[in-house]
Amino acid sequence: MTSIRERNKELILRAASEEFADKGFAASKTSDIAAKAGVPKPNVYYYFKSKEHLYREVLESIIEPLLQASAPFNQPGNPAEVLKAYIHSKIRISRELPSASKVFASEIMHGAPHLSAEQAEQLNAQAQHNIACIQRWIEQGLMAKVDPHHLMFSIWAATQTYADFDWQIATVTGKASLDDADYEAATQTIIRLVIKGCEIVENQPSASEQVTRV
Amino acid sequence: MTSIRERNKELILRAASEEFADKGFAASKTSDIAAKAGVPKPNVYYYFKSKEHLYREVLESIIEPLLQASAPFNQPGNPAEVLKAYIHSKIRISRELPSASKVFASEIMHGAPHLSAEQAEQLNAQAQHNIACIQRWIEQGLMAKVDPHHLMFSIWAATQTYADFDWQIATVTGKASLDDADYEAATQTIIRLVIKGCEIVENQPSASEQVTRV
DNA sequence: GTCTATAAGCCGATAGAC
DNA sequence: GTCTATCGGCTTATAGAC
Repeated sequence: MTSIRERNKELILRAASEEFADKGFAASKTSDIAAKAGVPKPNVYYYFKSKEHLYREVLESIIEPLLQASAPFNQPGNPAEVLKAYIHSKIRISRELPSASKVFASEIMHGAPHLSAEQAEQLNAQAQHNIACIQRWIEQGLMAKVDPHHLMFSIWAATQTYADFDWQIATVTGKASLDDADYEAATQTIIRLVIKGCEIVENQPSASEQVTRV
Repeated sequence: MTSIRERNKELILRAASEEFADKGFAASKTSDIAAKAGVPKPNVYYYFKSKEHLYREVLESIIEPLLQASAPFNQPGNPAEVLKAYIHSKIRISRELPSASKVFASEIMHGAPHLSAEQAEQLNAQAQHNIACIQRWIEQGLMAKVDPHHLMFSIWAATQTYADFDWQIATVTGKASLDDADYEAATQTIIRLVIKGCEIVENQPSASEQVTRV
């Protein structure tokens, strides 16, 4: 059931997401968020305790998708499969949740002052897991010795940039917004840099099968 | 000669740079900038017309270094040499001008509302030049067919991330700040992804010499 | 649950003494 | 050129009628 309450909260969250992404937390006005959501300003405060609480909910909305993007690392798979699926997921998030992505990026850029310790820990734990996974591939000889930390930083940056720096992308490509083919080209470019850069041989058996053969 | 005027302007600019990088334009208070610079607040207004003028000067201070980083593309050189030098320069900027880099990133993220048309055009023209240069290398068979736009986006993102998302880098690596060896590892990782990802053969003659041989 | 009308406080900017 | 003291506007947040 979609109550009025849920519908209004959703409208306000969506408007807030765009507004915070556009202007940043401090420069965003609750009156503008209310206007964009099509509700009077006091209603924003009726549904959300404060501007900061509203911001926190927007921020929280992106944590789950970000953790989900690492799913390929949590299943057995060979490096090529896992990394390709991961890059796909990250690009998809940049495309489908651009506002929340920007809010997250801005939050991190300013030292994550609103991120709860628990959220930071969840994200960090997943990052450590992914890095350990890459380290294992290197030890198993499935890829070249590429620093796993810096590899992850490059993948994050290269995929996030399509949400965070969309203005730059639009200016340089001369396109107001990217289409399916552009996102596919972006994905394939990043995949290529990673796969060839790490000298990963494709169509190998998955890591778990690999282990049984050792 | 270093007049008191120049010294004070410099102190205020440095403080403003850090403050804007830390909190963003809207959340930064001129009183905090004054305090950080060690001058009374009205002096900030004596040297700079307004908070916005101060911000514009900080922003301007990073434009020249950013354009300079593309110098390798403006001289003859083969792909490996040019791209390596470029990545080196970009990482160096992230390391040596982290605050101004963040201010620039934040500005771009919010659609570059304070960037003058002239500045935007300068940066875009240089980007177009670099992309055309890469396109020529592809046509000359010096590197694989990798979409030049997306290649540039990946290089920008991967190098900028060390300034913009330093909190994330610090959290994941567990180091408060990176040392020489870390920056060297970062640079080499990005260079590797680019050189091998684009299948660039090293130690080839430079592009200009290449032309004479055709 | 909804909205008008207003309070409260913060911050950019400056007047004016030194 | 420097700084104290203060103004004025803007924005968050709420009281209270409907």
